[in-house]
Amino acid sequence: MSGKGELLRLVALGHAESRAELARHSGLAPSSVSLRVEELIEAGLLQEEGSGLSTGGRRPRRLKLAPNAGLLAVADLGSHHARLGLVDLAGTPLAVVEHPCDIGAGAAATLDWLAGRLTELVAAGGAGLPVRGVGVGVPGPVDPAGGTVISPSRMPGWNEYPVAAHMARRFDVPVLVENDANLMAAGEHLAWPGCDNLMVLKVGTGIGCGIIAGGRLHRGRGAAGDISHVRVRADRSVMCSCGHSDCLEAYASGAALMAALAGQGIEIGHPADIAALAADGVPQATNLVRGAGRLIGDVLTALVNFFNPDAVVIGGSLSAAEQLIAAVRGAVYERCLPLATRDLKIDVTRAGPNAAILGAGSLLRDIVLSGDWIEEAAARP
Amino acid sequence: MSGKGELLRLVALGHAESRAELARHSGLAPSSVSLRVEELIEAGLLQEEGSGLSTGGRRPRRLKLAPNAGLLAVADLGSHHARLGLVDLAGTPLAVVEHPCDIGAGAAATLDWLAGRLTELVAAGGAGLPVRGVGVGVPGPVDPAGGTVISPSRMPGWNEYPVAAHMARRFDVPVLVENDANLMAAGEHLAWPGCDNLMVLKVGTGIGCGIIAGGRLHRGRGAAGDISHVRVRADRSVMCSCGHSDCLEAYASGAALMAALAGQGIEIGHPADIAALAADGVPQATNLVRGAGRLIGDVLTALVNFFNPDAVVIGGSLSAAEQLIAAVRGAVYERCLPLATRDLKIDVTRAGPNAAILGAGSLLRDIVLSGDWIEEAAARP
DNA sequence: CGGACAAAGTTCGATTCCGAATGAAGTCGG
DNA sequence: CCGACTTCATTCGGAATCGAACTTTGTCCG
Repeated sequence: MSGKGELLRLVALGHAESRAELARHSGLAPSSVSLRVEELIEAGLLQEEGSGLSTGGRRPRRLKLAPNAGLLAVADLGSHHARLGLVDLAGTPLAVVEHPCDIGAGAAATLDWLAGRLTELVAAGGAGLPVRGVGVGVPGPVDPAGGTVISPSRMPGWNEYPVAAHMARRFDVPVLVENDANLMAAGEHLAWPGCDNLMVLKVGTGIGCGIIAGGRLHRGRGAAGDISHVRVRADRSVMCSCGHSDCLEAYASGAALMAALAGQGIEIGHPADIAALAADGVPQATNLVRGAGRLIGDVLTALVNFFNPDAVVIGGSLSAAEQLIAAVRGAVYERCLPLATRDLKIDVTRAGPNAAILGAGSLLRDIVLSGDWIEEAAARP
Repeated sequence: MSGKGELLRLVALGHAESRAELARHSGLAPSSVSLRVEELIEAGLLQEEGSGLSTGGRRPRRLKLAPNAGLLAVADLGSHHARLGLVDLAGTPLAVVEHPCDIGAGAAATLDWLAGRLTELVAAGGAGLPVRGVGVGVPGPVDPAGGTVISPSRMPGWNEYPVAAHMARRFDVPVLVENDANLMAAGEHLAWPGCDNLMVLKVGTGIGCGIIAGGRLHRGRGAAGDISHVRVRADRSVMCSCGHSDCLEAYASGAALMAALAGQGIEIGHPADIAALAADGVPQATNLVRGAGRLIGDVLTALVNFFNPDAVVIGGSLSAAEQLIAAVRGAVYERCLPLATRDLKIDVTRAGPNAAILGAGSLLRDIVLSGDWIEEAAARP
């Protein structure tokens, strides 16, 4: 009856590779596992692949997800770029492409465009496999219940737009809509085994933060992880677009650093260039980057004491600047409680630029594999 | 076979009062529920109590936990007081007493003393019922795995002491050891239905914070919720016992306010007296309390943006000072993002002084009702 | 090389669990 | 006051699940 999705999930997550492991991790009897695995193989969702290594007895017959079980189509929308990916149910990216994309064109237009690109991608790299789910990351707060964007400062014309419903109309599969930093956090979570409490910072044009608490994404009321409008100690006073003064974002975001560099006669086109300049040892850049790291670190001290994570992970285009990481480390280690920094890891992204794609795949898989199409598929010949 | 604990839990939590409701909430078939409820009644753990109100059909036969199912003995240790409670498996406190208690006497001596008082309490108010679990709250960080206290600044001689093991030796039942603010958070969580993301502040001699994230207690690596050593913006510089300057605790804790009052010639014995003075309109007290609230609120702004809770709950002896609550509200509502403060509640404790007792009962119940003594008890005549 | 041992997977009888049908108890409207 | 309708709880046959014993396939060691 039920429970087949759970077995698929265990295999997909890499938690089990044999019937015996499935039995151990799922709590089901070995006999039941055998039966259900048989059905899943019949249905073409699982597949046997040789045998594993013996641990003193008979070798396990390794199981893996059948490649034709289906795919997930996911996208990470940025302010000016969109990164699209095709992911299999195991979470492995099959194809990733990047397009320029103007999110300011409005929700409906952008989503229609996105649906078109995703369809192309599936046609090109999907090998005719069925799409089981669609995921969209957006650079703004998301109402987790309705799949709508709420009060997005970077996304004019998107407020309250039913993103999930729009995409569901185009694809007729489960749709995940999530904040981009949250997707990134979910992606990093995969890369930090054993770390079930994470803070994942995205330092690019803006500053975002995704939170993993107790192994699960923490959404709060939908806006959790906003650290860009925390007040910082500054010697001068700068207004932020949010209406308050001295927000972190106004000093330490890529946008702020670009403006500061421009004030010193250095014009660049993208926040990533700042990291490049800093790597080249351009004094103005290293100085700014170090200052930004210091400010971010100061803000983090309070949050680290409060949240007590296993690791603080820093991604986004500015994470390539070593001086920034070093400055964050310095501030946190100096000012936090020893109990909070003991064993605390502060490091740059492990999942890399695909973090959000991987995270979307991971979250979407949990949705898709708990759906009831599995039972139906297993019932058919 | 299994699942009886789950049924008991649903009844104990008040989520189900009839067999039909149990079936709905547990996902089991009505027939299975009937059988198992029968066994639980046989075993004396459940009990029928008249019938409930009809909703258009046959009246449900109301179920409740049998009074003789057992009790939980819990204690909340403070620096100078210990509050002990007897709680039934439904979470209702049957008896609460307070003793003076010097935690500085050392772990073993204090715990032996505590075990004695708990035994007395059970003998006096326990009606001969079996104790199913013991819970202890301590004013310091707790390693959730081992049930040991770690690096407790207020508890000399307790470092690494195996509190859980000590109490288990005395009572031979499951033992819960937890930080006092965490217990308080668990207690408040019961009083804030629908709020699964809570920050619960305890403002007394010190400042602590318990966190409910996604409906569960967030422990982090064991030290989560420490907000007392966040740096605040101050016009002067004060050293804190932690070795840094300008910690929140050094300005806004009951201890700091008492010291400040003493400096103005007002000697009091307990932080609760500050709230009393403030209620009386003593200018020095109201001024200090308002300043403390402002500082706490400033610290909270960052945390509220980050964590995005449903509610911020303020307890502890200083929560009786209305000026403090008002100042916290003012700071948070003024400086936080609208998205974070929209629908955010900032209020004083609903669970009152027994919050920690109730919380300990709640957490302990989950442990006790997942134990296997239930199956054994149901197997016996 | 052969036998003791270990682990993976399967078979099969016994048990548990589900679910539709049934009975029980009660509300509502005419 | 009676019949249609709701909801709660139980009965009972059939299906799913378990678990112990067993087979298969391997390692390890004398």
